[in-house]
Amino acid sequence: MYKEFVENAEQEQDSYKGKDKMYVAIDCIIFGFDAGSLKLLIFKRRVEPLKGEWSLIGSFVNLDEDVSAAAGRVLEEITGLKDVFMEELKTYGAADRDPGYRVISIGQYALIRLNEYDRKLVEAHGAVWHDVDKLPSLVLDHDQMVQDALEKLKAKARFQPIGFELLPEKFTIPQLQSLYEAIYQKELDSRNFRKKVMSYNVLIKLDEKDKSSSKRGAFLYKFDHARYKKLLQSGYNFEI
Amino acid sequence: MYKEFVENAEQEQDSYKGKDKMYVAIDCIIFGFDAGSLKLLIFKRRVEPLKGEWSLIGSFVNLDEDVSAAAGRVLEEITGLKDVFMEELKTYGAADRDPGYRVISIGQYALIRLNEYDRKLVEAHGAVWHDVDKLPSLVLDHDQMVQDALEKLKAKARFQPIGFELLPEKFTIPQLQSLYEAIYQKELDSRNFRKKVMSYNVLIKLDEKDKSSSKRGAFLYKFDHARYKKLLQSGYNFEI
DNA sequence: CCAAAAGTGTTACACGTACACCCATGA
DNA sequence: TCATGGGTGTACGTGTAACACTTTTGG
Repeated sequence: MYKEFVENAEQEQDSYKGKDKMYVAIDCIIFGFDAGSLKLLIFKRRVEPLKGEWSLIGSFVNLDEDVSAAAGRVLEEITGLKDVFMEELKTYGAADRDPGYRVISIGQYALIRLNEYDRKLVEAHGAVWHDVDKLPSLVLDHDQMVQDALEKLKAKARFQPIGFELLPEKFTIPQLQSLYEAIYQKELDSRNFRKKVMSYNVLIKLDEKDKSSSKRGAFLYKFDHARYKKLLQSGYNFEI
Repeated sequence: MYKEFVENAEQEQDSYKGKDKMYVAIDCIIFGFDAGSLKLLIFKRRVEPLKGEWSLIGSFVNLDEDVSAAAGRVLEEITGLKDVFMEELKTYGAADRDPGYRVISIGQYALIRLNEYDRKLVEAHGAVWHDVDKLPSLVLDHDQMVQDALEKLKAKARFQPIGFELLPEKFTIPQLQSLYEAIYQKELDSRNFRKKVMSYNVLIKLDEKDKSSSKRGAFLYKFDHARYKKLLQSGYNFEI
């Protein structure tokens, strides 16, 4: 029945007549983690409008493209990475948010591993990693987007093991702790932290050590995704 | 600098040239609560396309209208209520979600008090309240929207006192418990529930009783918004 | 041998959970 | 008087938070 109707209509349906079309964009809030602090990938605009201003990286959504696909496309264009943790943040839909023409933007935040992305690509786009606690101000409502993304990250990391998306595949417990300290902006007790993390049984201890930050070295671990999925089924809940 | 640029451009900026415009809609997932069960406001479409099918209530967003304002407008048109709890759920942005033309929709969920809305308005729109656990299937991706909204409600009600938005201003503890049981789909122990709720000190006990569901009657309470705000400042967290 | 980070246990307290009985009242 | 829902207290176990010392090893 719907099909018939659509076929009768030419290109756009009658019921859409008189309705307004607008641009739909996505903006990426891309987080990384290194040396004890959270980083954000931003770039300095090289063309008008707003040339020279700091901005998130975004794009318009094409007519035949899923909104999430647009976000994935931009992320890959700039970092070379596919299959990265990426999720919708929220819609920025104020009528006057873009002074040029009506554009709504869907913020998408991503967590990537700083040891995996394509440095040349990033450089080629004029993008740079910036500490989140020393950010310059960004164009339009991008500051708000970053603020919102940080809050979401803080809230979400507590109950879902998304923090691991920011660490290399192999990481040490002190690294993990330092990450959570950066996200929560709060120091944690190392004994309690280790005890709690270990209690979830989702870390695989490796035989290697990372000696980059101490003489003694710290054991490396991997996150056990399979096990985590299984545990989820049997209704357990992760909380750090 | 941005301004200059905009003024040079005519109506639409050069940098937007060749980009696609599309329709932006909002769909409202409107919850109510009564007689121990969660209700959803849906309506049967009276015009093509999809005439006769069950659907959420939505609207296109106008060019000069904030996305959230569009949601507020629709909610008021159909229920007569302003200043209701309403929040973005997420964006539904699949390229083929609407077979007519490209339309992205931003799901917005609202919680309203069933004793306050305008019954005549709702009727006039052909909308009806339906138990969420016996819903007919809805058009397009609206089933998914409802599913997502239910999950969000479940997750959010636990840490933020949004449940109260679904009850009359004055409510009894058994009513409150019954609401949480409907949200969590799980029976709760009345002694523990009462103890916990009371421990937050955000309920004001009134001198009235509600005798509608027992001979003895249950004391009525009001939620103390001011107190809740104050407590939030001093970093406490609500959890039920 | 020493500086610097990794790793380990115990105790006190708060909180969650399980559980059963009396109270008030209208019919 | 009795059926029905409202309201209360306790005991136990689990989890959280506070806290300090030993181990390892490269320089």
